[in-house]
Amino acid sequence: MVLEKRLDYVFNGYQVPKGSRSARGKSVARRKAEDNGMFAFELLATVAGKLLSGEGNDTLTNIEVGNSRRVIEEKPLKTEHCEWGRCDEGAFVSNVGSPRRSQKYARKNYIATSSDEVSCAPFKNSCVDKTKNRGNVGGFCNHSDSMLGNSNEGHSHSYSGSHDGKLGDLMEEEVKPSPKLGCSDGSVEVPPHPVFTPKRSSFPNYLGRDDDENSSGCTQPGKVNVKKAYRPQRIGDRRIRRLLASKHWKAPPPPITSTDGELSNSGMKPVYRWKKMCYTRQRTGHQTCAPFKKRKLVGTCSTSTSEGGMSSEYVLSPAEKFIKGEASDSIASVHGVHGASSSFAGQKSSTNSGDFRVKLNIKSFRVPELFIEIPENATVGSLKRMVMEAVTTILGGGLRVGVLLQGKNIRDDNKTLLQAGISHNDKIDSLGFTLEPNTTHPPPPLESSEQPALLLPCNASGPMSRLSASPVPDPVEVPAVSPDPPLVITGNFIESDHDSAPSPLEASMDKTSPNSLALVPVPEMNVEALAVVPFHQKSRQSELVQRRIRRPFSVSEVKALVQAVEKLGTGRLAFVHSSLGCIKLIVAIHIEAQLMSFCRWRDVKLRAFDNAKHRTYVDLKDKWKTLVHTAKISPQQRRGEPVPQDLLDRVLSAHAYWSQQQSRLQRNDIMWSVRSCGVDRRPSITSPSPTT
DNA sequence: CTTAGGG
DNA sequence: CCCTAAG
Repeated sequence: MVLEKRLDYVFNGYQVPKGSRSARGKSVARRKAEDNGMFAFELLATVAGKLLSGEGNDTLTNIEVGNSRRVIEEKPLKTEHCEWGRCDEGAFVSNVGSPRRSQKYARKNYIATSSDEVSCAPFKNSCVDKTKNRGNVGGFCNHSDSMLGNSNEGHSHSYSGSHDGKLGDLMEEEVKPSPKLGCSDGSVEVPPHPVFTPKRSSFPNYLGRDDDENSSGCTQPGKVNVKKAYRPQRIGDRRIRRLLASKHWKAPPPPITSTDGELSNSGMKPVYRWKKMCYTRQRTGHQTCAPFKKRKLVGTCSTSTSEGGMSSEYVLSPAEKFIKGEASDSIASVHGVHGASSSFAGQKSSTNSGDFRVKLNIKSFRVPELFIEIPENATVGSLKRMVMEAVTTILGGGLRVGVLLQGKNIRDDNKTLLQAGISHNDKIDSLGFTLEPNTTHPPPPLESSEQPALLLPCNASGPMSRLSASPVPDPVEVPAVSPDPPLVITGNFIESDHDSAPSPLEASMDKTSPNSLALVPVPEMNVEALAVVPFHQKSRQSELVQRRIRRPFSVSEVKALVQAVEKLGTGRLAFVHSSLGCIKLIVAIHIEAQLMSFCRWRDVKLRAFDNAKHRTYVDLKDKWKTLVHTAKISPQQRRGEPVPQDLLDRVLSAHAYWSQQQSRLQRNDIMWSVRSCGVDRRPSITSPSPTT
C-alpha cells in the first residue's frame, strides 16, 4: 500500500468578495481553508514545536496526523477507512470567471487563480468535497477549464451540484484517480467492503449533516469520489476560525461575473499551487527564480519602520516563533496579524504620504508533498511515526519565507516594500507570504546561524520528501546549449512531469550548493540609494512580472531547430504528411490531424531541445517565426548573431514545404466538411482510425 | 496543454 | 520574449 499524500497546504488567501455572498459560499470556503490550512498549520506547528523544543522521537507519535481523534493508535490502517484519503488536501476549487479569465490571471495572480489552472494539480485528479451546507456539495477540484464556466455555471456545478445527477456525472468524469496516488487519489486499493457505500447513495448521508466527524470515509472502493473535509479540531481551532473569518482574509481580484447575487466561487481559492508553480517555472525557466539577494527581512522591516513605523507584528515573527518552537504562538501570531489588519481599512483611507505603515499577513503556508510508503498492515502508530519522520526531515531544513504580491513571488529582497509594490495604500490584501520547508535534504546543521530563516523560496515548487522509497534520482546531464545566466536559485525539485533534466544552471548550482539550496548572498544594498530610484505605479507592476532574460539562439540551436522542423514540420501538417498520397484516407487524416494538431512544437521541443529547459516550445515557435522572417529579409537588415545562409535557406524551404502541406490539409478540411454535409456524421475522433 | 499569431 | 485567443 502506498500512501502518497501531499501535505501541500497553501494557506492561501481566499477571497470572499465584499458584500457578497451567500453564507454557504463563505462557509464552504472558510471551512475548506480552515480544514486544510489549519491542518497544515497545526501539524507543522506541533511538529515544529516538538521538534525544536528538543523532544525526542519518542514523543513523535503524539503528533496528530490527520484527524487523530479518530485515529486509534496501533490500529491497522485499513480499519481507519483511509484517513489519509479523507484529509484530502482541500481539493477545493472554486470557479473563477471564465476560462479565459483564468488564463489571464494564471500567471499574474497565484492567489487569485491558483485553483483555476492548478488546483489539485498534484493529483491530476479531481477531488470532491462535501459540505454540510444546504445539501450542497462543496467545491470539487477541477483540473480543466472545461468545468469552469462562468460564475453562474460554476455555481451550479460546484456548489449546487446535487447527488442526483450532475454531480455524479461530474464525479464520474472528473475524478480520475491516479494510479499512483494515495487513498484519496485512488492508489490505495481499498477492497470492496460492506461498509463502503456507493458514492451517490452516500451523498445524502453527507449532505445536510452538520457533523461530519463521524461519517467515516464511505468511499467507493478504489476510487474516492467524495472527499470528506478534513477537520482538525483542536486547541486554537476556534480562535483561528474566528480570526479566519476576518474579511481581510482574502485575496483579490473580485469576481467579474456573477451579478445575479448568486454565490460566486470566485476567489475562494483552494489551494494547490503546485502545478502552477511548476508550470511557471517551466515556462519561465530558471529566471523564475531569478537572482535574488539574501537580505534580512528584519532589515526590511526595520527599514520600513523607520519610514513610517512598520508594525511590530511584522509577519516574520510567526515564522521565527515557529522556528523557535513557539508553534501555537505562531499560529496565533499569524492570525493576530490578520486581526490587526482589520485596522487596515482605516489606514487605507489615510493616504497621507507620511504614513507608510504596511500591515501584512501570511496567506500561505505550505508543506511540501509527502510520500509515504507503508504496508497496509502497518499500524497507525507507525504511520504517524513515518509522517513524523518525513515532516521532521522537511522541517529540519528550516523554513523559507516567500512573499507574494498578487500571487507573484517577490524574489528581489533588495527591493524596498514600496518598490516591490507593497505600499500602504495599495491592494495590500493581495499580499501574502509563504512559509515553506526549504529542503528535502537532511536537516542542515542548525548552527548555520541565520541562514535557514533567510532562505527564500524558489517559487517553482516545494521540495518533496519520499520516505522509504529509493532516493529520488537526480539526473545530471548538461545539455550542450547556450550558457545560462548567472546564479539563480534552484531548489531540488521533483516535478510531477519528471521533466527533470537539469540545465547547465542547475548543474552549476549543484556544485555551488551541495545542499541544493541555492542561496546567493548579496551584500546589503544601500536602502537609501534604492529609495531614490524612481518608479511608477505601472513600472512597479511590470517589475513584478519578471520577464525572462533574453537568450539569443545560438547557431547550433538554430541548426537543431531547423533540423527538427524539417523532420517534424510545423503545425498540424506533419502528421498528415505521412498519410498524404492516399486519398482514401482523408478521414484518417482528418482524425489524425485533429488528434495531433497540437503537438508539433512540443515535439520539436522534445526532440531537439529537451534538455534546454529555458527553451519552451513557444520559444521555438517564436524563433522559427523570426527565422523565417530573417530568411526573407536582406542580410543587411539582419541583426544579432548571423545565421549561416544555408540554414536560412533550409528554413525557407522547410517553411515553404510545410506551409504547402498545411494549405493542402486545409483543403482537405474543406473537402471533408463538404462531404460530410448531409451525409453521415463525421466519424468521431475516438472511432477507430482507418489508418494504414 | 498547444498552437497560432499579434505585440 | 510576452500575451492571449482558440481548440
